[in-house]
Amino acid sequence: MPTALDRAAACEERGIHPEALETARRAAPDEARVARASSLLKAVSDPTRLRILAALAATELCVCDLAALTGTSESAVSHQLRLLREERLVAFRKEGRMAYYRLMDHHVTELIRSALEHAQEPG
Amino acid sequence: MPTALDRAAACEERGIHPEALETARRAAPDEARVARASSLLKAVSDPTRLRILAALAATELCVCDLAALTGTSESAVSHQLRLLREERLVAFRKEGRMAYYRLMDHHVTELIRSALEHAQEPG
DNA sequence: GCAATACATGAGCGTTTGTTCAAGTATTGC
DNA sequence: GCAATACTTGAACAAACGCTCATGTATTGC
Repeated sequence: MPTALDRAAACEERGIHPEALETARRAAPDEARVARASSLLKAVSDPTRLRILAALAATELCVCDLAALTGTSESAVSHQLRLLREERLVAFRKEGRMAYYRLMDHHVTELIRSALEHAQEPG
Repeated sequence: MPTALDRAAACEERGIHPEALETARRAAPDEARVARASSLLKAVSDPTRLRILAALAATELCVCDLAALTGTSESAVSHQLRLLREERLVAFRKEGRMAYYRLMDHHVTELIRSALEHAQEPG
C-alpha cells in the first residue's frame, strides 16, 4: 500500500507539473525561516495576546493594568507576557514590585498596527 | 474571595495608572476587529499552511503538487486548503479532476512575503 | 518581623488543532 | 459500465493551547 508521501512523490515523478513544482521549490523558504515566522505569527494570533500588544502599542503598562484592560486574570496575562517575552515581542522594566511592559521595538508596533488595520469584516 | 476580574477592577479603581489605562482604552481595537485579525493570523501561522502559501506565492499549483512540496498527505493538504479558503486567503479553479489553487489577491502575497522576510533567526 | 501587594510559575484541565484513516464524489480512460 | 485518478470530507486521536488555581518570590509599609 503506497503511503501518502509515496503518492505525492509518484504524482511528481509522473510529472503532473514539473515546471510549476520547480518554480515553487526554488522560491520555498528554508525550514528554519518557516519555523521562526510560524512561531512569531502564532504569538500574535491569540486574541488575548493581540489585545495586550495593541494596548502596549499605545503606552507602557503594568501587568495589573493589562489584566484590567483585557478582562482576564493577572495570572493569565503573566503567562501570556512570558510567551511574548520569549518571542522577543515585548520588553519590561522593574520598578519596585511593579513590572512595566512595552513593545520591543518599532518593528513590532508596525506588525500589530498593520495586522489590525487589514482586518476588515468578512463578507 | 475576589475573582480575577474583581482584582483587576480594583487595581484600576485604586488608580494605579488611570491616564495610561485611558490612553490604551482609547486606542483599543473593537472585539470584531480583534477576532478577525486573530483568525487571519492564526490561519497563516501554521508551518504547513505557511509552506503552502509560500508555494502559491510563486505559482499556481494543484493539491497533489502541494502535497509533494510540503511533504504531507493530500488529505492533510486538502483540509488545510479548506481552512485557507474559508479565511479567503486562497482561491481555486477546477479543470477536469484537478483543482488549481492560487493566492486570493496581491494583498495576501504581500502578507506572506513580509511575514517570511521578517523572520530572522533568534539570538 | 509580619502582612499585604505585584508579579511569576507549575500543575491540572477542558478545548482546540493538525494529522491519519476510511469512505465519498466527480472526472477520465478502457 | 468499471477501474483509476484527483480531490474532499467526517471521525478519531494525540499533541498543543489557554485558562484557573495554588503556591512561590520580591518588594513595600507597618
